[in-house]
Amino acid sequence: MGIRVYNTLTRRKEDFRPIEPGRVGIYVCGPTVWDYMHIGNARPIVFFDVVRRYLKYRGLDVKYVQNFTDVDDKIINRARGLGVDPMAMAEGYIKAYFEDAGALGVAPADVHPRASRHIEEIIAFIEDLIAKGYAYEVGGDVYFSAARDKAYGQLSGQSLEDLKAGARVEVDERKRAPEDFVLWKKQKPGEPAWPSPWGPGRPGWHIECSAMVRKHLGPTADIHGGGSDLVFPHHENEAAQSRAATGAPLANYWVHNAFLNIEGEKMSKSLGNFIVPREIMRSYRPEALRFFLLSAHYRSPLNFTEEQLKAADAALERLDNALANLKQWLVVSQREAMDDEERKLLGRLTAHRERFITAMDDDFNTADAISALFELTRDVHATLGPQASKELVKAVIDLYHELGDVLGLLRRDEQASLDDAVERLIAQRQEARRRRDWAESDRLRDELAAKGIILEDTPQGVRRKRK
RNA sequence: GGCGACAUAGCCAAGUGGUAAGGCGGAGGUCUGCAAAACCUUUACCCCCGGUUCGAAUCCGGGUGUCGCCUCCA
Repeated sequence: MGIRVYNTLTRRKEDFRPIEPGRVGIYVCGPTVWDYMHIGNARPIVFFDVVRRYLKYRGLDVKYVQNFTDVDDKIINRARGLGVDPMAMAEGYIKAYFEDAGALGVAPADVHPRASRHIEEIIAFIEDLIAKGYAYEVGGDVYFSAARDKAYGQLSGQSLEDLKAGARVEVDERKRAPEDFVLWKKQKPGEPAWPSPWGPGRPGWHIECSAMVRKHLGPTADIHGGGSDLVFPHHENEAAQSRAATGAPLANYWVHNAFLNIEGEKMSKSLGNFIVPREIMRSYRPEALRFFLLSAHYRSPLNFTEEQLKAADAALERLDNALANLKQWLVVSQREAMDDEERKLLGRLTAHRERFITAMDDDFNTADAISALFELTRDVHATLGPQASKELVKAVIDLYHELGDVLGLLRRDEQASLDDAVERLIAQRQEARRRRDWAESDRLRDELAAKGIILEDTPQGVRRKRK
């Protein structure tokens, strides 16, 4: 059994076979940098980060590309409203993106191409399309003839006729057909622009991805991902362009995540119900948000509520506690080598790992994979204690880290060293406890709690953790 | 109107033919100076109606309901 991936194109789970054995090229549509990322944006960012981690974990050599759309109507309009330079504003939000993504445990992609830095490739791509008869220029704009592409509509499962029937598109007189879409936009006054064979202008939205995939991954990416709202028109159009230009499919596997809603409603600026991770992370650990985002399968809609975020935080804490317990046992244990009973658990560790892998192999079922971590946790607590052998405890800790790393959870940031004042309070409390002065002991514990330090008394000594 | 999802406990969520994983929350218990952590026990007529099958949460048909996309959108 290998990895299986649901392919939007075929609407089926398929065996995952990279073009080149052992190597995978992934392209994910990244943010249009016109504002801070909201938690809806965070879902694909976190999910595809896990896809990447998992494929690496399974021994594949992954090249992960995620673009920034930094030339776009929304950016230009916003910047104009604020009276700032659009490119500078985009730059600022790219910086903010890395802060937010980093906090969520998302590693930078191998390449983060930007539209503004691929103008040359984009122009070449458009020229190619014109030369092949798929695109036409009208007064400084260039359009793609959708009808020229026989497979147009394949990805979104809609025929050109269907699309026309439901069309709510404003008719643009310059287009030859309503379903045509723009590849190059003629400059309007005050807009950023680059010289081109058709005069100054800027790339349309869809073309950048086609050009970047070709440049960074070759004609065909193994996986092309993004939110399900991108299926049409964005990915449909990308696919059409690339087919036309290269004769090859843009991607073999199209992977789309479902939406994240807030309190049962779609998030949108007009409803005013969008939430930004940096706001959430003021009151919750970033890891709790990450856990929440992975707690449902990526193709299921996910409803964000504070209650669920709390539940995610509590669930994650259980895993954290398990790890903390293990680390403490490792310190206090007097025994190195495993006994026979422990060897049985060691065998079960393999089963737990396999359960995790089976879940992830099946179309990246993170929810099921997480449950494997909880089953591991229960097994460990039921079997081991402070008297466990160091050898086994180490093996268990390693497994937590191994599987946690795949999900980007259970990060091993060791406890920040506490300052002297805190250490003194802890020592004072220990002294009070020795005197059986419970009032003073509890007072000191409350005082520390107020500073965000939680103490737990265990038979092996006091343990501290940060709230 | 066209295309497509989804409906499993108080909440969330796996499970695609052999009579229901996991988490949060709740209840009871063990341990502990108290607390915490941990452990044990407990908490499901799988939206409705038909059909296929020895057997259906799972497949098929029909309802009902919720949602997404149909050229800004992760």
